[in-house]
Amino acid sequence: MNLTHLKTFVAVAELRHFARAASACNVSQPAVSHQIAQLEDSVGAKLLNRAPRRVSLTVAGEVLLEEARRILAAVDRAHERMHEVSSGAVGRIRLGASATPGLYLLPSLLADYRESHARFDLQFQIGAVDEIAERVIRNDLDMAVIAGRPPTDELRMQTLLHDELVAIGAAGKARRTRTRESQPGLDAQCWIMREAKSTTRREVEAWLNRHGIVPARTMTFDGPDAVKRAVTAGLGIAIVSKLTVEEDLKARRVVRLDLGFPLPTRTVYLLDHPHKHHGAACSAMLKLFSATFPEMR
Amino acid sequence: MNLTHLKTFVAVAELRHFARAASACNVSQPAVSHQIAQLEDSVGAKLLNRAPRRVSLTVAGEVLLEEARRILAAVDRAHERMHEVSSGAVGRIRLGASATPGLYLLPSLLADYRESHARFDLQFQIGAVDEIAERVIRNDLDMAVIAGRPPTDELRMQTLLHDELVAIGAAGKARRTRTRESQPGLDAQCWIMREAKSTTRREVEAWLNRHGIVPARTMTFDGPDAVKRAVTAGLGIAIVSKLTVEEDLKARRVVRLDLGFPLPTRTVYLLDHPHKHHGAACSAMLKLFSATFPEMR
DNA sequence: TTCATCGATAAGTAACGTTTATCGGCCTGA
DNA sequence: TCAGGCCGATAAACGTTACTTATCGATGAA
Repeated sequence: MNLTHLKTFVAVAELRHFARAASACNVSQPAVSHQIAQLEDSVGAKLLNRAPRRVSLTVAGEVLLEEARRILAAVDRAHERMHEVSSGAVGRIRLGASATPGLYLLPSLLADYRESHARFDLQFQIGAVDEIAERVIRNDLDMAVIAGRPPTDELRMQTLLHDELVAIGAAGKARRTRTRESQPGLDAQCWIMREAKSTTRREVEAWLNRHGIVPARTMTFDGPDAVKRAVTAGLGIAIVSKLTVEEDLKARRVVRLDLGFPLPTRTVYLLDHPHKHHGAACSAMLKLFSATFPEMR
Repeated sequence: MNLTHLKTFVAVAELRHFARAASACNVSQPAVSHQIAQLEDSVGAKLLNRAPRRVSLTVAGEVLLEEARRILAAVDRAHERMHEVSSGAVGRIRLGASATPGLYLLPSLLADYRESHARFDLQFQIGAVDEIAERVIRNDLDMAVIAGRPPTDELRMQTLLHDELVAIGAAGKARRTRTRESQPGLDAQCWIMREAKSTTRREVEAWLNRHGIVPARTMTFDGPDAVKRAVTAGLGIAIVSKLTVEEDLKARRVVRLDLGFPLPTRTVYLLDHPHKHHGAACSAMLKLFSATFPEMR
């Protein structure tokens, strides 16, 4: 039993006429006879009574007609949905991000996207870099934005922008602003750090290590917002992404510190799967990224 | 797009592996590649991401997987139902009858049938002979039982039994029983007749005509029951099928009259369509008829 | 680097569906 | 009553389709 059999059968059942069904299906009459004969063989029952000048349905034929209509309707529906998908009328994008770009870079961009592509289903998720990259590899996510190099080379990386790290302290201790901290002073600070899996934390630790700074005290907070709050509250100093504190520096909620050594910069990458065929929703997102970030070219 | 495409695609999507899908479908791996390529062409979208060592679904693929499962489930369901029908696990019979056999011959037989074939849908309908025969021709009915020859030769006729007509009168006028009525006496009777389209009525009219009896008064009643009630109430005499009055004669509700001329007999036929393929339910009914009526052989 | 895995590709072959031509049955109308 | 037309079945030839085996190229693992 295949779809041609069913289409032919439905035509014959509705027209009650082999030859007319044949022209309706754009085939010759013997082809219809053959199709019906095959179908009857495959279901093991006569479907049609061939009385002279009168074709009628057997019980089996009526049952099969009902089912055939159901099947063909399901096929039509499938074609319709595929057309919607391939024409870009509907779509879905599952975007991931690490905390810094997810909280400070993407929200406004996603708002633009949602506005101009309301018909697409937009899913967004923030997570640790490793987890996000793994999900892109497994195709649980379509693409992801992360700060710093991902832990894998399986994915395509496109540069979105370059991000600086900056040192910040509480606004109340403004006297230190623009003042070089001596290294013992840096050791003595309480360093506010991101959670263990954070890229920022790894970069900060590498920097501290590189300059022989051994913090006397550290405190760990989950996410850039929590780090900022801790700094604002005077709990210590921190090295954070400039992206996360531009507003706060302007508003003088925190002040920038000059630690005496240059702080690293890092790259914000867009990750996606090199072998993946992007649908309309993903292509639109790529286009938006490329329009927003000249670096991406 | 055909069912093979969909089955192959579902196998690949579930196993996420072309070669394993191939062996699951009992075909070679290139056949699977080919099927998927064709399917992607026919829906106009890539369905699978072929990353090295990792096959995953595109958005279009996920949509189609959903639809393909729906379609294949509908096909399975169709096969199941067809199997039920052709194995005789389910069935349907639409039986028609004219008034006399429908009211006096079939009810007990249908009770037997329903008891031994509860799984079959039994539909029964009483109507005028012309209408019933037409419905059998159009395959609105599977078969029918009628008294007397049908108005068409398009249908197969099988003899069930021979039925006598008998003349009856009200029980109170018992003196007439077994007494030859003179012909003027017959003319003078009020004749209770069946409705115009009744076979019985036509036979009675032919008989009256043949013997030169011209009823002075006639009354028409719809159906054999109404005729009997009219006779019982003393409204007149009637010629009716013996089938309809056997009980009433025994119970002395009516008496049999001897009108001096032999009354005709007629045959009760089973009608069905000569080109029709009977399902299990109809075959069972034919078997029951043939067991019940030795005439049918 | 070498080997194994995996999907794509090529070429040959087998199977299938469709076509034209024709048959046989049946109904219709002169 | 017979000729003509309608209708579905059948036969043979043809073209297409879908499968097979063999092989390639790319990729990852040992």
